[in-house]
Amino acid sequence: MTRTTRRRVLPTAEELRIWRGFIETTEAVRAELGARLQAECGLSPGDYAVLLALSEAEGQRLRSSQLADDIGWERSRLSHHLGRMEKRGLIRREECRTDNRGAEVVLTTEGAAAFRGATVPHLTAVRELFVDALTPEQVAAAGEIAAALRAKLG
Amino acid sequence: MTRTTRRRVLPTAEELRIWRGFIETTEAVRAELGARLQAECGLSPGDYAVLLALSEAEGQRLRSSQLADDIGWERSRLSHHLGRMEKRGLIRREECRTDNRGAEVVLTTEGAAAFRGATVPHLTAVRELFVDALTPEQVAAAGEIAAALRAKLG
DNA sequence: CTCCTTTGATTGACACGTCAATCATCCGCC
DNA sequence: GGCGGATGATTGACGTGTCAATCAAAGGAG
Repeated sequence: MTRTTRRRVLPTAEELRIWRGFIETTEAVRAELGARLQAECGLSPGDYAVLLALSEAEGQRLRSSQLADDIGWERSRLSHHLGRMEKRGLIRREECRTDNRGAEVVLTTEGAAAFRGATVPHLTAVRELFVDALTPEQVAAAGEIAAALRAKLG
Repeated sequence: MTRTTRRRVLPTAEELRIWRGFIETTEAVRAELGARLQAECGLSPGDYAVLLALSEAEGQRLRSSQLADDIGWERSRLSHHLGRMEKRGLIRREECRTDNRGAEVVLTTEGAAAFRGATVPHLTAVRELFVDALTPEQVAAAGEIAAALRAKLG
């Protein structure tokens, strides 16, 4: 009775084992991917996300808040990160003509070059560490698991 | 020809979509779990890991480097974290008798209480956000996917 | 016993993330 | 026109993570 009652609330030891392995492994994969990007291209995952969004934008420029939406970041996080990227010359900030409060983030030549140099290595690493590590069925299952977890998160 | 050649190296658009969803979702689950732990118990995931290891240790105390091994952290990371935890009274550092270089990390009464208060809410959240979000088959598949990814990481 | 390397742990500098506060501009409304 | 609340963005404080440098004690080789 105690056992069945507890099972409604707490995971079993086996479920917990799987959970730990799952969450630690996905974290390790993310870390490895980030480390390779950093080592091979000198970019952090955050840099990559920003550069990707800017590369795909009209005129390689975006309003700061639009950029934050595109990559799903809080504005203050983006602001801090842009400060660091600007120091390194990857992006530039310009005043917005149509809204004096606004800022436009512009991809610099350097930033565009850095992104171009990073994309193939990065996608190759994704293929190696994720796609090639799994069977096609497992890749599909991973997609469904993610969808189910997302649904629960709401 | 170009297409088939590229496919050996780069993920397809569909694979990339699944990858992004997968990695972003696991990150979101981790974040949600951490946020709940923080909100309900005032502990970060790092605090929880440290307190768990100390709780399970003989005499609720561990050598610093042993603790780092147990939870898989670098020593400098642990040292910084212990400094913050010590300020909050969750742990205490004592000199080691058998090795004058060494430090022993001791669980305080407060730390033990905080951990006791956190474990059920935390495990409940794991059950809700992971175990209950998935079918039993998906839980098993998650375990296999994690194992396959781990194998590729080496 | 005295070097000299290894080991245990801490520190400082910096990148990254969140939260709350700030500040200027914009815009609806009177 | 001007007031007052929304909006765009930045800032500061602090927790967290990595890397390289530091430093004392331990321990083996001569």
